[in-house]
Amino acid sequence: MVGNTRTRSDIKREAIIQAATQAFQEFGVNGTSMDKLAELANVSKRTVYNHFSTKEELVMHLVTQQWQTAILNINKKYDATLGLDEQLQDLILQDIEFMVSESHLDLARVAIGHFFYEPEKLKDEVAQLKAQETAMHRWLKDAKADNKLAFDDLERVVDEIDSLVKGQCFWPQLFKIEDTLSD
Amino acid sequence: MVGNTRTRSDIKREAIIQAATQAFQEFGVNGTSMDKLAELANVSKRTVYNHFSTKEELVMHLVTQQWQTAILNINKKYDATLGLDEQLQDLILQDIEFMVSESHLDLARVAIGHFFYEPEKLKDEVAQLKAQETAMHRWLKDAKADNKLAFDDLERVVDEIDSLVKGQCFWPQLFKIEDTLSD
DNA sequence: TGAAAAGTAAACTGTTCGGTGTAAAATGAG
DNA sequence: CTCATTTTACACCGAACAGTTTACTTTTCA
Repeated sequence: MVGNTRTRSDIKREAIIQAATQAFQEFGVNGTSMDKLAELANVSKRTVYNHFSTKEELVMHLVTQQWQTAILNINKKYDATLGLDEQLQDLILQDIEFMVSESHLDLARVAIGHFFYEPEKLKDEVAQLKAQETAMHRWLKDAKADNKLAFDDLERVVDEIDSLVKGQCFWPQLFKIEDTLSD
Repeated sequence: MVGNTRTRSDIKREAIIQAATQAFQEFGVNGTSMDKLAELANVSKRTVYNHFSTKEELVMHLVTQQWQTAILNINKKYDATLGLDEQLQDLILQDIEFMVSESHLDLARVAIGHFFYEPEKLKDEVAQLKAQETAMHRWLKDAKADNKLAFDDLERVVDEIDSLVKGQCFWPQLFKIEDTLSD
């Protein structure tokens, strides 16, 4: 069995969400009219409005929903028995992989494109994103507790690593200035 | 005499550009209708279209024009008689000051907001922006030639410094997540 | 001074788009 | 089978907006 979705209503809802996700990523929120969206979802426009009373509501649903599921990706724990370099490299690599994944970039593009002139809402969303980045926090803290690393300001170290990663792997990709990576 | 602008035509043109700059920064390109713009400029809508036959043309004019004038800002040269640290700090500080200036941020916001779903055009513009960043290039090259600094890959060093600066001073400001700075 | 160039106000065109109303048809639970 | 819920098709509304047309006035400059 592929679809666990029960009622017809749920199936339609799923189709709407799926189509919206794809369309928003491809054309942007403003570039996707509700008529177009309904057509892509093989659903009547009225049905879209039965599930989401407003375009804004649909957008917010998508962004928060995807954000949350995406967050469950990074997990490495500090391990006193392994080499520092190796572990850090692993951690950063995982970070990069997540950062650079199409789904993350697509999502980020949708969110940023949509919230560009609504900084208040964006701020709230970013607060949630920050929660995901604490894998690095935890690792650094554990390594310091283990007396294998020394630094004063945890936040700053995290921010600096983050800047290096994002500067190379996130922002340029976000704007499609450069393509994929290897390294 | 305040205005050196000669003909009435030039005055009107100036008013249009001035109003557009401000309005685009404040409301975004999509948030600024040509009617609104004309009113802000105290100019008839038709006059706007006499000077810029299309909204797109006006946007492009603004972006490229401001970009070019903004580029003339960073100038420090390497000086063998001064301390390395001090010079580098100066250079980076100047970089930051430029990066963080309201005019640069406003411009970047307009450009990115406008080009968000037209990566091709954005790419072209970014190429021009890159030209501005060579002050750091030159300084590093001169310092290396003077045997005061050692590194293999110039591009990478520049990129890393750039990432650190932008990660702290540019991207967060761009999205108005954080406010001004001091340090 | 007089004709060309530029500006103006206002109505208008054409289109896109978010959202609604409605009546008929499909679906599903009891 | 039946009744309530959903879906559908489609017409419609109203607003926004890029760009045009027109009829008229002002500025420029030769």
